[in-house]
Amino acid sequence: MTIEHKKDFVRETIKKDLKEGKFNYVNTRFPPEPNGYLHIGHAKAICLNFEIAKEFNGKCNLRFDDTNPTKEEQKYIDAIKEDIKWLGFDWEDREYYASNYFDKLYEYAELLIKKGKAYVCDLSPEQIKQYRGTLTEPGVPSPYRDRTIEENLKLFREMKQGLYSDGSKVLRAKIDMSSPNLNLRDPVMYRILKKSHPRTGNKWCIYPTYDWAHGQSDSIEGITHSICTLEFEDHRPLYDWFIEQLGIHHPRQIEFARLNLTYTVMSKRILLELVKRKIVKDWDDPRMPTISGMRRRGYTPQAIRNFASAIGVSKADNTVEFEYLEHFVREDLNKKAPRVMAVLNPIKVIIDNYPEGIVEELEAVNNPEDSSAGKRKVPFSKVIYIENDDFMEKPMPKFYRLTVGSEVRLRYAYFIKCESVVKDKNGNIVEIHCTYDPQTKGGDAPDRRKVKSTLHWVSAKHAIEAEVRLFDKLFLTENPLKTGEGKNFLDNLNPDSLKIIYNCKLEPSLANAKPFDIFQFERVGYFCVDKDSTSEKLVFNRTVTLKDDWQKIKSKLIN
RNA sequence: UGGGGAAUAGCCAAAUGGCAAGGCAACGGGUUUUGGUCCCGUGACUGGAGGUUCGAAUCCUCCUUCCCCAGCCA
Repeated sequence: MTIEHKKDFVRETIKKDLKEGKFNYVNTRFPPEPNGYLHIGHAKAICLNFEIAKEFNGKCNLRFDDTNPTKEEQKYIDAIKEDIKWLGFDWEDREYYASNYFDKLYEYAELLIKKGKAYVCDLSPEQIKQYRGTLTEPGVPSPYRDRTIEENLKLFREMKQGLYSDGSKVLRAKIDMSSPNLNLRDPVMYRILKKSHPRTGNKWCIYPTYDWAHGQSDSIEGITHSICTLEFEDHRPLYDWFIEQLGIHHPRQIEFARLNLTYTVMSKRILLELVKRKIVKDWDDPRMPTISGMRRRGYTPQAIRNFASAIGVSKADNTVEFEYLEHFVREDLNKKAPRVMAVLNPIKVIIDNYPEGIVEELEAVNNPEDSSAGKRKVPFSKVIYIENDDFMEKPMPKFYRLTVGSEVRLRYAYFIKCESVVKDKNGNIVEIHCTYDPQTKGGDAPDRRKVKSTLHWVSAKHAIEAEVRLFDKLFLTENPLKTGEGKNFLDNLNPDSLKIIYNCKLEPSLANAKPFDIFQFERVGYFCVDKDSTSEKLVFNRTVTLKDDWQKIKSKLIN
């Protein structure tokens, strides 16, 4: 069997390693820090790591990088696991934690001390910063740099025992204070943090830094390819140094460019801030670029995976258009979502020549893209609702929906012709009066006359009501982080990112819709049932609109 | 003005010295009981300047621009 590999520099590198015998198996890993929810950028990394493992007949581990108990929480661990599973990936029994390796890491640290390659430093954080030098000036060695091995060992053990206060001492690697690579200027390996850890409780009061823990964790797990983002490229010499000093398994690190999306922020820090400031309801607010937000919004795992695959992977900084993601959402939903009729902004239509008290059950196709989806009946009667936008008293050019004197088709029902409108005392249209042609039942005219458009509708008597939440971009600008002097991303928020409409009229077949069910509201968009929805009060989220040429034509006419 | 990366169409991205893939967007047209879907068509001399070569996006030289690094964050 030949495996067809996608061509990108990561896969090419792995293929080469296998061919040259650098490794004879592939083991990747996805290493999230449980300090927030996963977002679409993580999805890119998840897809990359799990799919590569699969393609090369290898494994992908899940490992939580839980080295900083001041920021990490169990609830994030739970959410991360749920999101990865939902995306469709399986780490089987390989659920690991950097904290699993705390003993081993401690042992390694003592080993480095004994080799004279690490020392306990009493400098304050501010002093360490000063001694480090700058981008253009070399650093200055710490006065504690030449402590004896015995003293270092004693001090480090005392740190572990809790004899010193937070911040008073650290363990540092002894590398090169004048290295042009700042990461090699005696980086901190351990800090004192008298803080309980979600997994190790109060066992430790010293915690390894990411730079110290990460590479060794990969090594311990026998990872062959440590795929990470570009900003770690200049940490690689440090990771190599640790591994070489320790003489342990040496994974190959491959760096790729992280995903940026227009109109969205991908920083967990800022996402947390949006949650804390209650700008969004929570991490799973459908406007959030989080995986859980997208799930709640109605995006499918397949759409996200197709997107991740389509954007590819490279080392060039990139900002993908948000519309590209939406394209894959529509593409997947077009195949899967049952069609229904729902009127978001209803206006009443009375069919004057239709008999009072009669109800017809008309046949409607559930999904023209999927014949196995079958058909259903939709009730029709004298009074119906249509979309407010589908009527114009003074039609603009190219408007070929309903207007006084025009004839349109009601989907699956009849041709109707508008005769007149009734207005209230403020001049607002409250009723549209039409006549129908009984010959056109089902939507075709026996005389083959054509009609310029087809409208969706809901029988007034049979309509069920729902709340519908219309989401729009959270930010107004393509790069929300790019702001003028004295401003920040909050100034770029879209005040209209959520519009709620309450009296939408839905066809009765929707009465039993359950949370996360997805539908296409014909001619409007894709919608899914929100988790707030109950049988008494249905709540829908707009996942994404349908592509809308009429909007384009309209905006061109206006400009 | 230290170190590490990156430059191919509006966006993403192929190409591995041999006539510059593909997707999205945009634009034009066809089909259509969703102004949806679907189908057809339209766009590049590869950041710049030199050089090597029969031949360069690919190799060499110089230049320009952008991104990352001075946490006891990851």
